[in-house]
Amino acid sequence: MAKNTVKTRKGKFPSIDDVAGEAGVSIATVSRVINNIGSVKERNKLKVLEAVDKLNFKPNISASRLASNKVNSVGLIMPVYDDMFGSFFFTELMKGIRDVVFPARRDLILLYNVNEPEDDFYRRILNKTYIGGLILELGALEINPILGKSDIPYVVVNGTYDEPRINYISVSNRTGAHDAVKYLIGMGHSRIATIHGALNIQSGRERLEGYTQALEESGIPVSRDLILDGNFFRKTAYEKMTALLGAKEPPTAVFVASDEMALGAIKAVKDKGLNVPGDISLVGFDDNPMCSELSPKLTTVRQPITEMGRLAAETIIKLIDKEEKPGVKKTLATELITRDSCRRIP
Amino acid sequence: MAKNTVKTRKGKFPSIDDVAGEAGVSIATVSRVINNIGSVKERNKLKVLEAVDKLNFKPNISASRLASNKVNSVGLIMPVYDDMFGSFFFTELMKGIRDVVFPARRDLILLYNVNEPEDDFYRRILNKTYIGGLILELGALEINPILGKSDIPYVVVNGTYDEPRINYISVSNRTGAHDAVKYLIGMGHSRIATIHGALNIQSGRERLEGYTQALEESGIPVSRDLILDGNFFRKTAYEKMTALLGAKEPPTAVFVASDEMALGAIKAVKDKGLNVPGDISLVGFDDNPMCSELSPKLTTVRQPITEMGRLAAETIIKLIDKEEKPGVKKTLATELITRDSCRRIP
DNA sequence: GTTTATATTGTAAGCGCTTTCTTATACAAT
DNA sequence: ATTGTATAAGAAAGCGCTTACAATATAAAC
Repeated sequence: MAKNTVKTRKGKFPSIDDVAGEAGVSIATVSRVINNIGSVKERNKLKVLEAVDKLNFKPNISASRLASNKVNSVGLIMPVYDDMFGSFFFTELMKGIRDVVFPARRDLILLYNVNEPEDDFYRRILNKTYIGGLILELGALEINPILGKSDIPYVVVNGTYDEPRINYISVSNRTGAHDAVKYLIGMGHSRIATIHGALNIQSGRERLEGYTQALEESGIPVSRDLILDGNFFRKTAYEKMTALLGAKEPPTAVFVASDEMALGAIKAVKDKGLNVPGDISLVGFDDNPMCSELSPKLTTVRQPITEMGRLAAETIIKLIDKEEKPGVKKTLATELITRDSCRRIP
Repeated sequence: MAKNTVKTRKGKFPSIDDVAGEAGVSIATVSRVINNIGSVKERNKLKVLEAVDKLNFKPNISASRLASNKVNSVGLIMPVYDDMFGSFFFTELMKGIRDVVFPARRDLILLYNVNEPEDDFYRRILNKTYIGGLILELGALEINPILGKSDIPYVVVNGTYDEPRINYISVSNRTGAHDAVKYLIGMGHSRIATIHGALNIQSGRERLEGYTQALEESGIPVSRDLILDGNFFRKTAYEKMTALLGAKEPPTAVFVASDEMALGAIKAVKDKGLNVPGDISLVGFDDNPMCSELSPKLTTVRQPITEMGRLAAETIIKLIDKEEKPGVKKTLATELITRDSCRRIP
């Protein structure tokens, strides 16, 4: 144990030994104070805290992890998005995550899979002894089975799963789409088309379901001709919309499954010399900030991405700390934001 | 040392001992093979590699760090941006960083300062024994002096510094702005205004300098009335532009120091019943993807954000590995992207 | 004042790895 | 053969922390 002096080993940070020496207690006591576990007399606790302060001691996390075999860092796995929505979604999600993770003094480790076979990637991640739990955004990917073989908890964002032990935080895509279409119906529309998202992505499927469900509920026949096969890309939406407008009996309204696609759709309308909402009403999905910059301002379904990030972070931390049992399943409500891209039909 | 068997301690990952047992060598040899240092006979190297493979061994990084006192993770510090440009800049930068960091098998640790006094934040970061180097994006902040007291290398992104040991990767804001204004001059404009960015941010100052410099070079007097005090916010740009258009002698062109602000400026023009580029020509800065969605499409100065991220990552890794000496200073070229928001004056 | 239960400390054994120091082996030069 | 010089491998000492476990001090109960 170090002598009772401020001097520490040359060129190094002070260690728990130095603090123990300074405070005149054992390193075990110091550890107890730092981690706030076990019982330590008030007097000693103060002495330790003073010593910590005086030496500006910070525990060596590698040592702590090695000794305790516990970790609390949060890993974040996301697909490599390169489009505009991706960057919007990513930053919004990050806002929520960071506002929980950093105040809780956890580390956030970004884990992108850049060109590595998926299995290898997951094996490598899971063997990182310093990751306590994972937040996953999968996009079109499935949950890799390797995840299940590990003890490391994970929570999936933006997807729902039936398996009882899987944790997820999602958004009511179906209800959101349903509300959007119901709104159009309420405005007097009955010939309502949809440009749906990629159907290999859950949100894409669910938004399409919401669309059909809303029509069926209102007794409006679902027409194949009005269901356009989109993939969340603006370009595709532009093409589909152009085709749709050239059809013999174009719709009076379109529910577009993402704002990114709505951008393409609006452009298609304008390029045809037509007008939104005069000739055609449009509802998007996401509430990308650019929507309120468009003219007309886009009516859209807001999804609480930041809130989803926040909840995902809170959940994974509780799971890491074993304060919550696996099987956390939450679906957040969307909200229809009505702006200027829809008109009432007499 | 473990017996020569596949069995490992219950519920744990295999350790270097297990590999040594399996391969019939000492743990020192295993360590040498894993880290590819020292000399090991080919035969033994193979045996170790086989054992590693068979047991699916992954080294415990905490233990490795504790023992070696070396780290290779990259920390990324960014201010908390909440606006649209922030999210664009952040994701673009991240693309570059991730494409270097992950293939190099480093970890990327996100370090946001959420409500912590700056000094405390940096002290905490620097004491994290598992961070080898930092990439910093400072926005309006200065380099915290605490950084200099540590041995941990760092590279600043999006800012330039004279001090010889500071590493940075930046962008030629001055030249970019200069080119933009020269372009306007070349189109026949001489009454050219600017809405500049926040002057407590380096890029804001430099772009303003580029503007004045270009005018001076062309013998056009710099008029106080044509320099409008912006702050990178769209709203401010809208107000300044509105005021400018109401002036007795409005300019024929405006260099707006960011696309985000250009959005506000365009709106101001439209709201006045005027037209871009008919009544007023506009050049932005950044090449935010939304610029090509606007009508008219915005002429702007593209800055290579992704490239900056890539270089920053490459630099910090070399600095961590001591393959490069401190004092790396790079400034990347911008590029004028001419689109439809400027008209030629006869 | 004992005895017993409880709160408080300290001791010491690791956690899984790196690395120095020794020792053993191999090969070339004499 | 003998010596010298690399090379190759192992033993063992930590790295800085956590955490049984043992030891001691204190408080409560009789």
